[in-house]
Amino acid sequence: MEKYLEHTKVFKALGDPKRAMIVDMLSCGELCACMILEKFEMSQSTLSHHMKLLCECGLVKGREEGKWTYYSLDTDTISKTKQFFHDITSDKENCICKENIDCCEGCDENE
Amino acid sequence: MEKYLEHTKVFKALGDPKRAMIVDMLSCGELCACMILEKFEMSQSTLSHHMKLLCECGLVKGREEGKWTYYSLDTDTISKTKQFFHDITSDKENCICKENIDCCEGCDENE
DNA sequence: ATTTCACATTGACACTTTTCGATTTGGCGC
DNA sequence: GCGCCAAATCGAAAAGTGTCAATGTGAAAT
Repeated sequence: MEKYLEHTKVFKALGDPKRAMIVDMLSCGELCACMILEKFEMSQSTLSHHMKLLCECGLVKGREEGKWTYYSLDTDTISKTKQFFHDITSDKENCICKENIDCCEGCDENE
Repeated sequence: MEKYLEHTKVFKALGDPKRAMIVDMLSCGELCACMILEKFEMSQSTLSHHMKLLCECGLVKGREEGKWTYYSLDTDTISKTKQFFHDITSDKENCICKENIDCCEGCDENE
């Protein structure tokens, strides 16, 4: 359950179109906040909030340099998320569905 | 922007740990709602709501058979989502970051 | 036809999220 | 120091989400 919580934070962060666009922008390399802000109709405080969310889930790293903050993607989190997405969408031996499921009576009758 | 909206719906759906677990369960094959319900501490109406969300984003398909509803993953949506995730997290030619960005004065000064 | 069962829908509630303007913080140049 | 700029944080309003009990619906069993 803990692993689900950790990874679903990333999905939650990507669940907003603007944040997905920000990630897309960062995929080509590091950008400072002001460059990202240029691209969106969004207040500075709102962008800052989105960047915080993206950082908190591990998808994005912030690097402070003087009065600027540069953001870039965290490739480690990305590959781990890819792996998790693959895991939960493909058949496997140790799936939670194979744990201790006792089917309800209705389904038993049907089998 | 439209493509972001479409795909981020899937991420939004996966942004809830319980829904991610449901997807995980379905990855091994079709299940009826009652079997999924067995696995969670959740009311029947809440599960129904989650299943609706998963269906609406295209990740899950519902198949009605008599009084039962069987759910399964939609592999097409899954592969498209994988592709989208890959797209927005890797460098590419036609990236939005290469469109019409005029950097703010602050950044220009810094270059 | 009546009951039962699986599931969906509704209405309500608490909680979270998105967004903004205003303020604060910290670095840089004068 | 002083003001300016980039960015974070705060406070608040509006919208969205997760959850449940209660109710509705449609199929199957009696």
